[in-house]
Amino acid sequence: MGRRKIEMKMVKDSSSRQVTFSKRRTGLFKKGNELATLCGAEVAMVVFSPGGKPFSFGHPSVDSVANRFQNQDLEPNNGNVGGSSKDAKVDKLNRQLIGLIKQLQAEKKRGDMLEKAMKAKGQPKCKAQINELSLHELEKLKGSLEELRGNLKARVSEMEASSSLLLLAGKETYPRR
Amino acid sequence: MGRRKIEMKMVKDSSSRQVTFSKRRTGLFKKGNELATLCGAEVAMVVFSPGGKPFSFGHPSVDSVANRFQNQDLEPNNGNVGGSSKDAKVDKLNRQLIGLIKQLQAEKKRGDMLEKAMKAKGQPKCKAQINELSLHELEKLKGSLEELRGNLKARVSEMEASSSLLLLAGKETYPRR
DNA sequence: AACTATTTATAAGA
DNA sequence: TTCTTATAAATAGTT
Repeated sequence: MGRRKIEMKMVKDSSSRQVTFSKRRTGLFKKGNELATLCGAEVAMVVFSPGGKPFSFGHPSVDSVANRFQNQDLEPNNGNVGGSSKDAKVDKLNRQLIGLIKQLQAEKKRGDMLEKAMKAKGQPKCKAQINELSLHELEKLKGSLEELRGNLKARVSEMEASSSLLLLAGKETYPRR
Repeated sequence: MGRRKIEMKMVKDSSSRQVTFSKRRTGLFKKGNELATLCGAEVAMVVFSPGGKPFSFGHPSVDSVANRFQNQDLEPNNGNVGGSSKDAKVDKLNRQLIGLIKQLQAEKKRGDMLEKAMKAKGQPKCKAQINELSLHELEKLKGSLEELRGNLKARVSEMEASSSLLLLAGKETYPRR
């Protein structure tokens, strides 16, 4: 590309790597913006530079697109009663819950780091306080989540049983979008 | 661009808009991949087509980058004791919690839609069952989250008080990365 | 999906 | 970082 074609391998010199990153990040975000403008698409991009700095672009916003992505087939009901759409939904719910649990784990790790930092600082009392509180709460929350997940599973069985009955009673189909 | 320059406005004809989307999405993801390869950057991209279909690219994965983005200044401790870094951390924690609550709200909305779908189907008993269970659990969870958030706020005050004392006791500085 | 005339992106250099 | 420029890459319109 450009003045010379380059190999598609990691740029060795860290200084030129940083330059390449800056230029290409600019180009990438510009392209993302064009895609959104020309096509009315929603776009979210997050990039970490080789130095670990975060950059992001979003249209309408990173958050809104991320949220839509996470909650994907939450949309209308576009399957039929007895089909696999229900299973898909439950899978999705489960995935969302797993996501929440992951976030909680990340938060817990964060708490550990905070604790470590305080410990290094040499203020044992304060740090202990912080962790007892936060970890306890996090555990509690995680417990709630797991309980919720268990309930969901149970509910799936009920739903499947009900839908079998529905199928016997006669099938209607939902209009597709 | 290309054979002709085009205006940077929404492509009117929906059919060509879809074609443009496909081509440009491919190009965008390719660029993202190149950025990751050349620079060792982490990249996550999510795009919704004009028709609402989701597409994503991630290196190493959308999830890992999203997670890193969400938990940004979770890294080591790179501020000093009495400075604003602690406030920043607490802000971050709070933002994460707000994020969790948002997700829960999204999930609740999803539950509403499921309910609506079941209602349309005309199986009042089954639907009611589903919602009583899920909404109840979600409310409970949300309550836990809000409680956790309250505790965090209280902890912030404690931390601030402690750090004031630390400042008086003498300040050490953590090595910066 | 393939083609190709052009525009756009960008590597190297300043 | 910003600019310049030669050249590679992307792509709009067409088939």
